[in-house]
Amino acid sequence: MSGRREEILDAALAIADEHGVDAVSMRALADRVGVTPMALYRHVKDKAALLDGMVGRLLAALLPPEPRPDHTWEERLDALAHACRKVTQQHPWAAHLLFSRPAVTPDGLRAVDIIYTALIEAGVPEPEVPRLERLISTFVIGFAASEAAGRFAPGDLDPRGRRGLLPDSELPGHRALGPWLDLPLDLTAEFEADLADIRRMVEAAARPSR
Amino acid sequence: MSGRREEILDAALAIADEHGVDAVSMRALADRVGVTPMALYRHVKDKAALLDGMVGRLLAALLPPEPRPDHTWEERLDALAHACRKVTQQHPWAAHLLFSRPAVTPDGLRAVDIIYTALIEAGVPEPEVPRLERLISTFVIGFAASEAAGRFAPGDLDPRGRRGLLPDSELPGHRALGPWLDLPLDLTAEFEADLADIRRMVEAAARPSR
DNA sequence: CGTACACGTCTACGCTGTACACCCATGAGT
DNA sequence: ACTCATGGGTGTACAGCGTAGACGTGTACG
Repeated sequence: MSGRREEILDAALAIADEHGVDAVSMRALADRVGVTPMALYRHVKDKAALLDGMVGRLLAALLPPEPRPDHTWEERLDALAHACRKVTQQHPWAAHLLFSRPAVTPDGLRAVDIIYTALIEAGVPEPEVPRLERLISTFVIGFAASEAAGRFAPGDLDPRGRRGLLPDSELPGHRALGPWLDLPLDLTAEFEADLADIRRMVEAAARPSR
Repeated sequence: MSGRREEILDAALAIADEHGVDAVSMRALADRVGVTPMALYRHVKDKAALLDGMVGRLLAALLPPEPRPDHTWEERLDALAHACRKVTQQHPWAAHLLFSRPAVTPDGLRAVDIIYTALIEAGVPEPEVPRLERLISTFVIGFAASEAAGRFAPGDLDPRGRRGLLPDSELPGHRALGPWLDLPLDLTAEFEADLADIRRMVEAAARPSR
C-alpha cells in the first residue's frame, strides 16, 4: 500500500548499482533511506527477502510493456532475450540471483508465458514446449550471468598468456585453433549468433520429426 | 609442496558438503583443521582464494582421467556434460561459483580443450569453434546451476498453484499447454534430450552452411 | 477520550574476515 | 658450534555484519 517498501527496494538497487551488491548492508541501506537499520524490518522480512524484492523489481523491467501479437515469434523471443541481457548489463550483481530464485513471481510467470506462446506459435509440439522453454531461458540467463561475472573475459590474462599455463602438447584443441583464439571477442555479435542458432533449433523441433 | 594446502581445501569441501557453503568460515575451517583461524592465511591468501581453490579441486574431478581418442566426439562431449552435472549434484553449493570464476586454471583449460577438439572433429568451421564452445559450456553449467539452485523445481508451489498467482487470461501460453505442465519432470531425461538438441545444433553448424 | 496500529529507535549479542605482532622448530651456511 | 632465515602457528584486536527484543511516538478511528 504505502509505497515505503518500494522506496526501500529502490534505494537498495541504487546502492547495488553504485557500489556493488556487497555494499548493500542493512546499515548502509538504512543510512540511505534515513532511518535506523531496524526500521527496515518493518518492510522487509529478511536480508534474503530484500534481495528477492530487488530482483523482483528488475524482473518487471525485463518484460515488454504490453503483449505484442503483431510481432513474429522470433522477434518476441529475441526481444525478451535482449531485455534479459540488458538488465544484467546494467545490474551485473543481479545476474546470478536470476538463477537462484525460481520464477514464481507474477512477472517471472509472464516471462515464461511469453516463451511458451512463442514456441507454440513456432509449431513446437506441445509436450516439448516446457523443456525447450527451460533450455532457452537457461542459456539466456547463463550467457548474461557469464558476461556479468566476466567468465568470458578473463581479465588480465590474454588468451596467449592463458595458454602458457600448460604446454601446447596438452592442449591440442587450442593449438589447432591457433589464431582464431586471439581475436577480440564481440559479445554482442556472439549473442546474436547464439540466438540465431537457438532459433534454428526451435525450427528443427517444430519440423514433423523426420 | 607440503600438501598442507590441499588438506585445508579438502576440509573446506567437507564442511561445505555437510553444512552448506555458508558454513565455511575461517573459524570453522580452522577448528576442523585443528589450528587457529589466522594460521590458514599462510596457505590461502583470502577467503575468495579459498573458494577459488575449492572449485579448483572440483574441476579436477570433472575431467576424464586420460584422453579418450577412441570415443566419438559425441561421446566425449556427453561425458564432460554428465561429469559437470554430477559434480554440481554432489556439491550444489559450487554450481554458481562455476559461473563466476573464469576457467583459467589448468584443469579449466583442459575442459575447454576437450570441447574444442570435439567440435573440430565434428567438422565445425574453425572460426565458429570458440563461440560454440562458450554456448555449450554456458548451457551445461547453466543447467547444472539451475538444478542445484532449485530453479526448475519450485519447492512448495506445484505448477497448478503457481499458475494461480495470475488469472489464466494473462497467461495464454500456460492455458494452452494445460495438462503438459502438470507432468512431474525428470531432469535426467530432460538433460539427455537437451544434449541431443545441442548435438544436432553442432551438426548443423558443421554442415557446409547452406 | 481511549486505543489500536504503523513506524521508528536504542541496545545488545554473536558472528564474520583479517591486520599486526609475536613465537618456535627446523635446517643450512659459515 | 653459532647464527640466521624460513615456514608454520598463536593471540589479540578491530570494524563490520544480521537481527532479536523492548521501548517510544504519532496518526486514525471507535
